[in-house]
Amino acid sequence: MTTRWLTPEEQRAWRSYLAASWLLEDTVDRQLQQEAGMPHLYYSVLANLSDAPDRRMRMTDLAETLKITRSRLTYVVTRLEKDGTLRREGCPTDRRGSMAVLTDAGMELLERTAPGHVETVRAAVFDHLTPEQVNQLEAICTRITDVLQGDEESPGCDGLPWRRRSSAE
Amino acid sequence: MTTRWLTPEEQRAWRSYLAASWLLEDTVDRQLQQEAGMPHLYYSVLANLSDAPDRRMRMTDLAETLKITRSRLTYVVTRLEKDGTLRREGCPTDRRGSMAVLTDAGMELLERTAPGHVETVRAAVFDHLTPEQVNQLEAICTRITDVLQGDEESPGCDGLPWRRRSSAE
DNA sequence: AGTTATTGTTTAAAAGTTGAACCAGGCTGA
DNA sequence: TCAGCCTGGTTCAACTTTTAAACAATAACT
Repeated sequence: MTTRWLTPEEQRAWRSYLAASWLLEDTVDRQLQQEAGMPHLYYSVLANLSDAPDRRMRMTDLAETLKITRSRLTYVVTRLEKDGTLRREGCPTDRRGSMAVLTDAGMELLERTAPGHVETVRAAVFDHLTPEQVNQLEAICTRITDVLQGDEESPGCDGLPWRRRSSAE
Repeated sequence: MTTRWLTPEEQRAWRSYLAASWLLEDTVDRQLQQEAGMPHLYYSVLANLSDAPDRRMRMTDLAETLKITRSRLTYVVTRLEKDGTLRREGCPTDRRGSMAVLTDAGMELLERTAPGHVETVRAAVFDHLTPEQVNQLEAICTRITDVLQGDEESPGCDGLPWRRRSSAE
């Protein structure tokens, strides 16, 4: 079968997307590094904890929502623990498990830096989009996320074989 | 001034965006690593060269379009040169400069791997979006890119002070 | 000529990433 | 119950990437 190349519109969209996403990630990373002393991923760990019930999460769940390996998460959490923004606690119901718990210091850091972070995101993105565009963006990104997570079971689809193999294979 | 938090719509959009962009970058990286033996950034260097007139570009221009530091680009190009996919040539008009030139091997690699890459992008993104959504995506991302690049000179704007200082300061 | 700015590389240190190995605790079934 | 397998999480060592500062060469301006 011959390759189905991207149409000119698709090409433009893809290029725009790449430029925007790299630039944006860079901007956010830089701002958080500046004001919170940590890159985006680390901040996201704390942010996720602050949303979770009781401000705590199982390592595996955290890794899953952040879409990173457990190994990588261990590395990140170790540093955050050293920083004092979170601590580990054993899991009461499963003695193998451990939970990452946001400390008061971590919560304070979030409260202190969230405004700047939000302001960055606003200045970079939302202040320049119409309400319709905000909704469009959400619809598009949700679709992509669903596809990549395999919440997609259309039988005709070949699947994305290069996705991280979960355990089989 | 009190913080202008994100509206619920904006929050949803932002979260969707983050999930999609991380997942997508991961997917593309993994696929290219698999089939082209290099991560996305490296591939982009080659792709940019292949589009450029005479398949060559100044290092600084390349760094600029890829939005990375020259230092980082040097590292990347050194590896690609070792791989044989590109070579360096001195710049005729500016004896300080050097140009990255795509080799035949590099071109072959692109031709060999482009179909798989396109297929990945299609399967992850474009096969699931309507033509309107494709245009919406482009409009949104172009807007963001323009803003972050400062093609934006509205005088009332505070600017984004954490952008990489180009040379002043 | 004498600054000053750019271009691109080098270097050393720090940071991040990976995958395999590993331990401990759960789970299942004879 | 206990052997065998699965899971959660960490450790380790190798490797890759990233950063920032310093540098050499050349351009450009005054």
